[in-house]
Amino acid sequence: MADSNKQLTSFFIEDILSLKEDKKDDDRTDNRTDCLNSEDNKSSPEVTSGVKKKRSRAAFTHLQVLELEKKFSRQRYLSAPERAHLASALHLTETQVKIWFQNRRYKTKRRQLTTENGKEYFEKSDATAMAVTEEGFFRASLLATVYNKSFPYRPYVYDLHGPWRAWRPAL
DNA sequence: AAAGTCAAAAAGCCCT
DNA sequence: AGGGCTTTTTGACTTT
Repeated sequence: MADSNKQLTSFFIEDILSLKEDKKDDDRTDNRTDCLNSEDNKSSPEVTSGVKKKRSRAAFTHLQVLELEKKFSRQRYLSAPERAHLASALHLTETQVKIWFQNRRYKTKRRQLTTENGKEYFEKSDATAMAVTEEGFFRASLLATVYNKSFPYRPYVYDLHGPWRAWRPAL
């Protein structure tokens, strides 16, 4: 609950990339601010003034997601301090980061299960399967995101060689 | 522009 | 307090 009034908005991609973009991200960021700030004030989602508070779903910026993914590719779990650091670096609340990692972990797991159930698609070594399902997914999806038509920003100059490589079981 | 679809953020539940 | 897992609810994107 230390994350009550955090500023979530000033994280424009344009700011970081020094690029002016069209409508989309403006809307998005506006929404996010709204929701999170107002939501955090109430302890209960409803009543408080008779009117039901609508839950809101933050839409993280591409950069935020990218950074989260980057971190996740190396660590599936974050310690409290790590989380705090990442949260403030990305201008997100710790809760958001925590939940994001939870969701992300489970997403990965489900994806894995789905793949396995669907077929012994990867009959090879676990390592290979992991490499394909996980890392491959990251790179493919992220690159797709980055280079996608719906995301006409300049490509990030992320070190696609560094962080992406190491898939540590961790723990 | 409305309807439909889908991915994902967040809430809820139980467990440790 | 945080995790896994499920469910709900939303935002964004696609299709009509």
